[in-house]
Amino acid sequence: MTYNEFKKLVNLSKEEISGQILERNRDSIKVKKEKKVIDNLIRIIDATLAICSKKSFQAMSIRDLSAESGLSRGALYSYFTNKEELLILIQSQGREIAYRVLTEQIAKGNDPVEKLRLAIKSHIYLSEAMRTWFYFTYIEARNLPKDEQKRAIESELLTEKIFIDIINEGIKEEAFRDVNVALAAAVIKAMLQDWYLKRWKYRNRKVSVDNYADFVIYVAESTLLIK
Amino acid sequence: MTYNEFKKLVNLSKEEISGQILERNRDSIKVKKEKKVIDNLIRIIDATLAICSKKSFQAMSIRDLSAESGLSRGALYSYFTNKEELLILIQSQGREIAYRVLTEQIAKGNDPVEKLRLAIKSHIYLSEAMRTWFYFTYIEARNLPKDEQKRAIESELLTEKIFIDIINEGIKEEAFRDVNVALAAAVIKAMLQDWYLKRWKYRNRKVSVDNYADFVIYVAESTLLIK
DNA sequence: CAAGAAAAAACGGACATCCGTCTTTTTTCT
DNA sequence: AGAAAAAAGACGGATGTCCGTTTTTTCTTG
Repeated sequence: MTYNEFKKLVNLSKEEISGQILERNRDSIKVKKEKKVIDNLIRIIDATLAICSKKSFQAMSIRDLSAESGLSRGALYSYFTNKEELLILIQSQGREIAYRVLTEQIAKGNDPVEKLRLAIKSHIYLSEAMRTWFYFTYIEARNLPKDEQKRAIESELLTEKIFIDIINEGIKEEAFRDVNVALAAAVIKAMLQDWYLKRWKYRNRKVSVDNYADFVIYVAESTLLIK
Repeated sequence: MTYNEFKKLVNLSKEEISGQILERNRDSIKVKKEKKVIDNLIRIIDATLAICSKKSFQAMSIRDLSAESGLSRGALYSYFTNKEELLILIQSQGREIAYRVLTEQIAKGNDPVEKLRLAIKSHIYLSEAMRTWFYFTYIEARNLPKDEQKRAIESELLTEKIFIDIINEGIKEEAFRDVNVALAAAVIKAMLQDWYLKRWKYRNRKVSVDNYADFVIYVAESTLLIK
């Protein structure tokens, strides 16, 4: 699987994502026409992610968001009840999509070696397709209120659990060496995250997403496969 | 080398660090008595790092800092000209220490394999000894003004260059496989950073700093050493 | 050593500005 | 025309910074 194949495979239209947000937040969204809501949610989220790739969410004012999205401050407050809820809304939706796509993809693998490759590729490709979203989710997690922060941590551990399970399975089937599983999963995750956290670096060096994914797989397999 | 040995080896007293800050910023510090400056710089930096481990630098108000440090708002402004300069001050000093300690340690290695181990251990041990400092430097880098941001990026690339050089040397001496050097250095760096970015995770799992360093070395050597 | 003067450092009120949010008014769409 | 949506404006509160004043420390002089 290459990145282009992945993109065709996984449909991640903005309309669909905003539709899901509407479903989950009907109560707090005051505008009734569904088409309007979806259009404006897209504008709001696009604007938020664009601004927050340059400065922090805290530093982004509602006035900034108004200017970037083209909606007035008053109008914005028809789509979320307060600024913090906007943060939570984007974060929780981001986590939801990531987990869903990841589990869907890995289910296609037949053995641990194939599953590990699929998991690595899916994660990197997904973070590439939703670059700004992933960056935002990671970098702004610490500004969430306590209970949402807890959910973010659970989500991080859940993703890691996927790798832990694959590696354990591989050890049981004697395809992988008997390494410290939790640590192996943790460092693989660290490598995956580097792709969207240090995007500027890889762009400058002209490292393609396929190059990067292949290299992470190489490192993981060098560490895990029976010699 | 273990973490405890490293800590004894590298003297990182707060007084020394604050003394260096004073040297580099004499112009903007209005207080004259050296002892006073050093004492209060320690209080200010400790307070800043403590607050910013819980919320962002932006979210920390000068009033917060005043309460935590025990200095009045007016007094604080005798040690920096504005809030942004305080951020720059801590960041640039953090980078300076990190680079100095790292290069000092690696110079002790005799061959690429030994140097690589030393570089990995030094980096992880240093980030452990200066945990809050490293976290702050990483997480708040994006809130720096443009020109300081550039310096932070240069510093990141400089650290990575250390690993690139070691790996290149290893390949030339036929101790390492002929891998993509830049990518190998990048993913090693990603693993190193995970130690201080996800400190809570490793603490919960009771992974010691020595455990972690050994595992990263294991991954790096599995990837690089000739089979 | 003591005591008063001078210098240094710390304090904290004041101010302009900006921000999130709420309310009221205007515009748009059916 | 009437309901829905957007825009505009107002408001209270918080923030960074300045600066006149007070407190602490250091120096000087007997």
